[in-house]
Amino acid sequence: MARTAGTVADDSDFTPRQAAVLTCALSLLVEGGEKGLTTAGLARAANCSKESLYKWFGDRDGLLEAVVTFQASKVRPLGASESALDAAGYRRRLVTFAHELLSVLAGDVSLALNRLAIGQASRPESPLGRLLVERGKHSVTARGRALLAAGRRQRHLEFDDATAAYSTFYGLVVRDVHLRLLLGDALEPGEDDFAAQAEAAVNQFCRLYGSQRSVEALSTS
Amino acid sequence: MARTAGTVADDSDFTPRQAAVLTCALSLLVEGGEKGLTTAGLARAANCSKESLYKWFGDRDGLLEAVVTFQASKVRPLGASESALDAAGYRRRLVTFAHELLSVLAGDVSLALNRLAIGQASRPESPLGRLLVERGKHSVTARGRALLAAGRRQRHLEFDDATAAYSTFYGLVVRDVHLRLLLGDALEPGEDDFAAQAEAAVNQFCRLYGSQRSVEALSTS
DNA sequence: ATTGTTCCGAACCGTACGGTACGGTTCCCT
DNA sequence: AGGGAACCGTACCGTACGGTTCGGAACAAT
Repeated sequence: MARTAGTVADDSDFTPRQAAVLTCALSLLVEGGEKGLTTAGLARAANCSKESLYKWFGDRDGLLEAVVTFQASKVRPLGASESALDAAGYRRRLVTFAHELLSVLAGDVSLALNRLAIGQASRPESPLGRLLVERGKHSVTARGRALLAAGRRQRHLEFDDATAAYSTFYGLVVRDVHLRLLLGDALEPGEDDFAAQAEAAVNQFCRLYGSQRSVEALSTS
Repeated sequence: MARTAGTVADDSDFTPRQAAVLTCALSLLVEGGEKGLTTAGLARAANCSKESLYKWFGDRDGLLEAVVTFQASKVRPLGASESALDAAGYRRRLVTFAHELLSVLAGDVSLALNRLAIGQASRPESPLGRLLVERGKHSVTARGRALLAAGRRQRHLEFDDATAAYSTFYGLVVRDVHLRLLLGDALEPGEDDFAAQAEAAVNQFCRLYGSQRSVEALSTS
């Protein structure tokens, strides 16, 4: 199933050829949804044979799983600097994070993959949804929680439960935008200005969880 | 397509027989998702013939559309009392609304229908997602906005844009719970206590949008 | 009783897809 | 140069589903 290379892990246990095929599968998935990705169609579009697909990925479910993990492996780049910041600087970090979150969720591949996982949610034996959640969502969630925890450590925020605080943060930022995008609904004018949306959400979040110090700093800035 | 009855509208242009079949289709859809609803399967489960299905609904898309509108026609009952309330009473109304919102979104049929609409979102010619949004989501959204507007009229809340305020309310209440349920993810212990979640969300919402009066009333209660 | 309507049950067709098998080609390794 | 592995392209098979057609049963109207 997976090839063991001499190197530790280049991309994520995928041959360059396989990566190319999976990229092609992703683009097929973006246009046309799940039924847009057929084994024959992928073989034709990627100039490979169905036999290779089945040799590499086992069956169609394996292919879907590979697509998800492949995409998730590319979301790795993160680990932004953990440097100490003043209140305004930390606020800007929050806004940036919120903006990134919205941009990622609104991305084509993210939407396609989420639609795919949701479509597979009916049969519980295929843990595609859980896979997507664990490999994609959890990483950004962990990053967000770490960011909030850092804010608490530096006395910019005050809360007991980091998980609950991040949940509130997520709700304020995302609202029903993700769901409506998943449904194919078009965003209202103004709603697509993610920078402004992120700014407003962080404003509200700081009013809920900001420490006294940070609030003062905000009012004096 | 639709039969015109002497009465204005019993359920919603659906014969009792058709309603029974659609109910059956709904239950088929709940278990098994979209591919769980086949014409042959529905005919077998509902003790009717495929011929009748095609006579009534045209084709499969018509059937799906009928299922959505049929379910939406049952969500009508609402129009809760618009009576004036004191701060604590209005707060309770908010909590009740939030609780209802969570319960509805977590319901089996709601999840199944949303999954269906999301699965159909790839092909834009089938306006199933928009249909679901307009007939289902908009009604509860309108109800929520009206509730918030009433709160402002009675000086319990303060805001400029009712739409934005409701959007915040929705985000605080629902967070990522809906999406995770759609993905088949299980709720953490405590997260499934919708009453407590609604209470907490309304707390936060009032800290953001509550008027001075209502905040005082809350602290003295 | 006869006629007509409605609808069930089942058989049928075409298509599309998942999965497999096979011949031919390229490329690497020895 | 020779051998073998990987791989492409294609043809093929079985199945499942959407959609159509047909015979016959139940039932209402006349």
